[in-house]
Amino acid sequence: MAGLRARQKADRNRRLLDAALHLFQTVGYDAARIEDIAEVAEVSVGTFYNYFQTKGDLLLATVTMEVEAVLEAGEAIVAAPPADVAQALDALIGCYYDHSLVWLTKEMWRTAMALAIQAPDTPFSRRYTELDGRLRQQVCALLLRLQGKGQLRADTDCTALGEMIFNNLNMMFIEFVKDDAMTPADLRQLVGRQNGPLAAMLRMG
Amino acid sequence: MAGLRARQKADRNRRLLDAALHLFQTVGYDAARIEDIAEVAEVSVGTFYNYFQTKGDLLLATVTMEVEAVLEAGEAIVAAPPADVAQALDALIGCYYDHSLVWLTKEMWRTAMALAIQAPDTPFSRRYTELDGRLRQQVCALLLRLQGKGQLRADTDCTALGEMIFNNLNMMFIEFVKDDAMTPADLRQLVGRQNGPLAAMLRMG
DNA sequence: GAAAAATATTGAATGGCCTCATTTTTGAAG
DNA sequence: CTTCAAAAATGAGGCCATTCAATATTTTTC
Repeated sequence: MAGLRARQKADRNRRLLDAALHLFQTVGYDAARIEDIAEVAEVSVGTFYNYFQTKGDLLLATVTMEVEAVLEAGEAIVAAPPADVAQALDALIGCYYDHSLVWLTKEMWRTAMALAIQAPDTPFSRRYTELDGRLRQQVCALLLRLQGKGQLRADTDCTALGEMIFNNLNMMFIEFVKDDAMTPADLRQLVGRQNGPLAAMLRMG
Repeated sequence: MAGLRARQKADRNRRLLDAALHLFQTVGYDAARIEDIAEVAEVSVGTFYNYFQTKGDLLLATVTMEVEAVLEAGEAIVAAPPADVAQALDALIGCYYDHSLVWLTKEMWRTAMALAIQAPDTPFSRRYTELDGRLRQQVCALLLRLQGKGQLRADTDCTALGEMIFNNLNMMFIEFVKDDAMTPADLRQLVGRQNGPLAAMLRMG
């Protein structure tokens, strides 16, 4: 039988996630009421809260998917980065930015970020922060890789500069999701300009 | 007569702000209900909304005060910075961090940041973003000043690096307000470590 | 297979931000 | 001092995320 209860549970979970993602993308996060999501998923409001602690937790699944995908794409670049520092950073960062709106809308990103900041003692926030940390480490890993290949001054503190580069790209990403008119290409160019001078100093010779 | 109406208006406005700040600081932003604030200010809930558009707008007044104070203190440092790049940055950043909890609690900061991100098309967000921009410019101004005094390589792109340094200190400030256990001194030290390697590269000779 | 226990579902009720139709107060004009 | 229009105050009501006591379904036990 494989457990009727377990099957129903998995099924409802999926229906809720599908309904939520669909509504978030079409009518928007704020406009999608729990009641609507529950109705599309053919479940009661109360049942929704047996599956998720808060409305925001529905975002978490999508954010996680998006960031995991981005991290995986980033791995490929860290493994075989362009030789030039500026180009390597641009490749990694561009990969982050270009993948950022596959599943999430800007409104969803804004909500997720706001939740992560506003309620730090929350599973949501802890998970979001953890994903952020993995991205930060990936940037540091890229610098270390370049250093290992002799494309970056040996005396560079890759952790310090990696953190700074990551925090900068992350803050610029916040500006990006705050501005509906800004495209990923715009963002990439702005950050490229900021990284340029630093990359120049980091290069060998 | 000087206008009874105008006097009453100013008076109620002040009472509302005082009541809100007091409650935010004592019971917390979330726990302070509009009804409570209105009651302390001896005003009805409806009247509150004649004076402020949202609960969050009560934060804006305090955030503005805090940031304006910080900007002024920062001016003094930009005007007469320590000779060493690292020390100059540490002085300015320390000034920001040390002043940051005079009027606002970490919870209030978190709420303000969350609101600024979540609803960018809001007077609140626009104002918050503008204050951020002025801080960013001040960091850039410090670099330019140091460069003018010959304490920083002439070929440095002060805008690019200033933005990056600011975005880093701002993101670290977000981590700070997310973590109740972190002190301003902790934060200052962490950012000092991040800035150190960069400062070393920026120094003359 | 019936009864009991465990596990889930349900939707009406709660709490808190914000709105708005109504009432009250102020100030100007006659 | 009335009268009246403009400006402001009021609080009941709407909305929506979340909770919880009652009900229903699945699983286990005998």
